[in-house]
Amino acid sequence: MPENVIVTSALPYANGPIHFGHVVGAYLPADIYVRFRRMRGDHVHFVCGTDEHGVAITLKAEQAGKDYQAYVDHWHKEIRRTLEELVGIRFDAFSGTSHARNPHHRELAQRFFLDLLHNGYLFEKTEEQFFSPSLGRFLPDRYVEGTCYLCGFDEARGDECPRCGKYLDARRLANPLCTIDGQPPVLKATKHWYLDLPKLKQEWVQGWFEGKAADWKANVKAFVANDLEELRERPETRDLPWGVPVPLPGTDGKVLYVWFDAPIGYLSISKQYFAERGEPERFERLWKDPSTRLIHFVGKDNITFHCLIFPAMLYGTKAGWIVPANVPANEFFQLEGRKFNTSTGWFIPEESVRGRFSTDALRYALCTMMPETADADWSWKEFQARVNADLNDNLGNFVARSLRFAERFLESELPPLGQPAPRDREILAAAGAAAADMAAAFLRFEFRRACQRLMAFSSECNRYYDEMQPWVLRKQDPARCRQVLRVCAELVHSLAILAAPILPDTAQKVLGAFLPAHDDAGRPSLPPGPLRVQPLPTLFTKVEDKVVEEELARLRAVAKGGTAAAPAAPPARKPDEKPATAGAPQAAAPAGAIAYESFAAVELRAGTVRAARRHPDADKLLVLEVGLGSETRTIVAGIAASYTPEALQGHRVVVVANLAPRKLRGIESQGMLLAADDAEGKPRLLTPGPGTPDGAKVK
RNA sequence: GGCGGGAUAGCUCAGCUGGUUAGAGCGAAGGCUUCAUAAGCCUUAGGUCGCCGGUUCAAGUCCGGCUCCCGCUACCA
Repeated sequence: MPENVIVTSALPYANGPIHFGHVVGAYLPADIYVRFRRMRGDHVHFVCGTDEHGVAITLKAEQAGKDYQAYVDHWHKEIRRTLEELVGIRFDAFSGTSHARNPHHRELAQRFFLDLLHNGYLFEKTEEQFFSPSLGRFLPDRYVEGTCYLCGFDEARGDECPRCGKYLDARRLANPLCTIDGQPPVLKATKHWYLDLPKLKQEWVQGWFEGKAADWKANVKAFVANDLEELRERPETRDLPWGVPVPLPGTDGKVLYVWFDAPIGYLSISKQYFAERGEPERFERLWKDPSTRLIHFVGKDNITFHCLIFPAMLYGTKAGWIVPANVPANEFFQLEGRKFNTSTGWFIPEESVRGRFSTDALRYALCTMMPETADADWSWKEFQARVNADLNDNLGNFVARSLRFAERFLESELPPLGQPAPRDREILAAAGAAAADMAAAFLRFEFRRACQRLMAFSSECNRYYDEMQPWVLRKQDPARCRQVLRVCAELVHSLAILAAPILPDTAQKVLGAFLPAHDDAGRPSLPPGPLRVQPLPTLFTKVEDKVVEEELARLRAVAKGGTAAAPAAPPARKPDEKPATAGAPQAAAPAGAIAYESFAAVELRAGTVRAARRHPDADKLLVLEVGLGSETRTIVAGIAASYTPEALQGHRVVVVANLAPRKLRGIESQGMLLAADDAEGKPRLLTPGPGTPDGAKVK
């Protein structure tokens, strides 16, 4: 019986490009799943769009000198284009959360807020919060430092004391300073609304999760069970100029927290979709029907949110919204063993792919590398192997040899299936078995397994062909030869159908080889009558060694800190990176130039590391004795990830010599070293040229 | 340091609730074949299942300890 299924992919944050890591985590599996479900006859509604609120976007937009809407419009377009063109993702509804793009979003998010409020799951609390007069913003606790009122540690952060490990009340810190500009903040009252997650957990979330999660992926369950332990109340509003206004009187300047409104985007985008189609009633009918299966495809970092908080919100409205049936989250995806990083160039630029490889080749390779149960990564060698050996040699070649043979030797005419021989029946049954196995794999979100099964079946087809030896039959038993090729046509058709969710374009092409034409992609077999076939242009081409070499060379250059071609794109916010809370730090940073005096105030000097040791109480820190000619400074530097103490002996460095001393994890640092991050995000020290004596001023 | 995840054939990985000779694909080697995109098919490859100990008639598969790797996070900006 057909099911109603709503499939969502995590809403990409509209402040940067998306890369293969995102694609393989949330978009490709969703798209494959959707296509598979459709072929099965289910009614699928595939929803996505851009997440367009939050502090990070306001900051980026300000830096770019654009207004917020223009900024998110740009990325909205860009992201959609990438997903659709590069990897062939076909959403039903793709919109966004900004009011201009989606007029339904604001109202629906506000309705959620009010429902939760009326049902007692949101409560307001007015608290004094640190406010920076110089920045004109409220400061999140973690951006305030002061003396711990519990242990006296003088560098306690507002949220937690690093020395005694206790959670702190920022307002009780002695001598608070803003860590952004070093100015003392003032306390100012502000009112916010908190989601009562402990209450929701006790009342419903825990029971729901524990009872219903039997068939969820193991990696997801482990993650959620852990997070369930520490569900706390969360403020769901912010003081910001960009977002969904809090729908209550006297709340000017307050908006809903981006994490609150973003997932509601799934609903509002769907609502917009149906409204624009002139069927507005279908929206609630679908989202409130208990038999609808809601499935969220997300990355590992979104698990807690989609498995606990958002379901809690849906439940808490008591409005009858369905809650997710499954959240088949993927783990992280890396590139040749390292994290994708758009700002350092450690990613795959579109030029490396566009026009070079088909979307199907990319889809297939990504699918076989999908981080379903553990972190995985993109490897160019692996990509080449998958495309060449699987798609080209195995699947593509079976299709080609079958169709070409029919054309060359059988005038493209094939008889009705008639009475298949035992071996024919066997291989035709194998197609059914493959279909069943692949369906089971898809339904369990085992996409890699589905790929493997597809190729296994393709191998079976090749084996059948070799056993039958049509090139021999052609001369000895022409009738049997035609029959065998008729079976092969059947197999080619089966391959196309089976591959369709993963390789939609290829499937389409292959189906075009059969006459009379039939476009029912879900059809399990060809019409039984006589058949005309026509050969196809080459389905796949091999990935040359040269291409792999080029790409690897490019990455090697990036790794060395070279200036390999990398579009100057702002880094995408990682999905788990919480949009900074009200009044984010970088807000202060003016976008433009500084006066020369500002630079001149910094005293930079050449120096040499005389001694180095590990910081006793921090993993990333080294404690250095740096000679500056006339004096030796103790400098604590966060470079342990890149350098061992031994390697630093005698290393030349550039030191900020007039930086106010500061205690770092208990040791006073009398200066700072200059360094630049490499492709892995690890710091690399700057070195003065030869002949510059210690103490020489850098200008 | 805290939290989480890994460690199985050269490579990428499967191995659920413990049970005959530990599997697949790729790569490699040898052979067969010529319809096909120098594609296909067959055979082979003998890996202390990270290390140590324990539970058990029986352990990659459960328990404890250890080592290494990865991600998030803290100290670093």
